[in-house]
Amino acid sequence: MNEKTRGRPRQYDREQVLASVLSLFSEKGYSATSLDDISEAMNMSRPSIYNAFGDKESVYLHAMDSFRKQMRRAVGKYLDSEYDLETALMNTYLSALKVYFSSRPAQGCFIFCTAPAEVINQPVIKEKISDTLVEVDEFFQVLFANAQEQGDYPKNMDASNAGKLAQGVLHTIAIRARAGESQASLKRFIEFTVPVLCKSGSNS
Amino acid sequence: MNEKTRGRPRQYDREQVLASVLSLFSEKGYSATSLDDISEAMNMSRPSIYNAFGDKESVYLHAMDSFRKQMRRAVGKYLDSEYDLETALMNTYLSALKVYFSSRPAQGCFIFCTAPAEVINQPVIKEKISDTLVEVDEFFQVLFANAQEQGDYPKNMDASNAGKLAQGVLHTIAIRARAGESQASLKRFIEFTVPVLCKSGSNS
DNA sequence: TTAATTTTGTACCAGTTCGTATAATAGTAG
DNA sequence: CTACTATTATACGAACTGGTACAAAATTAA
Repeated sequence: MNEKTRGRPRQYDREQVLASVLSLFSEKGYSATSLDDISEAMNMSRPSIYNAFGDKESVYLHAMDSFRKQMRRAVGKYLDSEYDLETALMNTYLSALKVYFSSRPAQGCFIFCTAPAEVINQPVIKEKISDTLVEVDEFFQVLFANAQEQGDYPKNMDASNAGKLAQGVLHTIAIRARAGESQASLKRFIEFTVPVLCKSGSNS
Repeated sequence: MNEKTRGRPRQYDREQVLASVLSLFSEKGYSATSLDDISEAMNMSRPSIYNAFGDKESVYLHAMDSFRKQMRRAVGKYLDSEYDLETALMNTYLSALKVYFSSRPAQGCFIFCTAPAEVINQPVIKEKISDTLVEVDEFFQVLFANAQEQGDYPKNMDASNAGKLAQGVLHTIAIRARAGESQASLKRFIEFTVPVLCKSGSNS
């Protein structure tokens, strides 16, 4: 990790500056953030940024990746089948809420709240947000499929669409958090919602 | 409406230019849209725009209002209690899909896909998106409350949170449409989802 | 030492940004 | 016809935009 390489040593820590710029993009969105803002937040000169991460769009894409990693670290464990469906869903949403409210004012989900605006004219961002949707859909689908195997969720239900609906809950709490709804209100919302998702169709 | 007033008559139609700028903002988002873009789309000179709608943020707020009107026209009728819950929800989502896919590529919901990015540094936009969330929540809440009165939805369920979940479905199809998911796929999704929303809790 | 390599800092560029000052235009009121 | 009023067109400006050329700095390899 700390191998000596030739040339002047870098003065920045990659993870750290990515966290800084992620926080900045999360606040202002892609288009409203200038390279001067970025340079100041990363504490790196403009040419250094280009050398390290490429142009502005590329920096944003790196920030998206960084955020996805953060979310995977936060909720990946709920894929383990030691959690029943209801617990896994509940814990996933609570973890998301924690991230969405981690700064003041709450900024919701970096990806779902700031990236969609750029999608039409930035094909690469569109690609990555689409990729994110697929990954999260699959995450939730696995939860439902596991529950089906263990008899906790009806087998006649479509685990794929159930997963999509579960991600939809994530989208709405992301937007609502950013728009100013309180964490307490959103917690009550997911306490209502999780049972609905879990027991749906049991009498169909 | 067509009263003669003093002064040079305006050359633009208010509704029409608002529709134009709405379409433009929907494509590029707020920050990525320049006043030159706006001027060209509205076919109005810059000073005329300022005189008619105020500064850029104010134009955007007018576009938000215009979009909300459009949506009210599209789904307001489903508040009539002649529709049962399942029909009202289904028709509402189908109407939304029609709007979200009305241009190529699909742009999803103008408000929920482009406004959240601006929320943190534009208090007025935050206010209006919050106001929109409340209005739509109330719309759906009325659907569930009506169904409760008619015995179509369990009275022990919280119509308010049910309404929020129903709006959540709107948020996720808005984002997914903009990210490139097909209309057919999203139609299958709501066909799965509507029954889940309607019969939830019936065995609790 | 000297050369090679990588990162950093300064300075700059042409193009664009939002907003406005000023004057011309096209109508009504008297 | 003359005043008055509202809208439109031209043009400008100061600040900012994303991106890069160039040279200085800091390290390793020989």
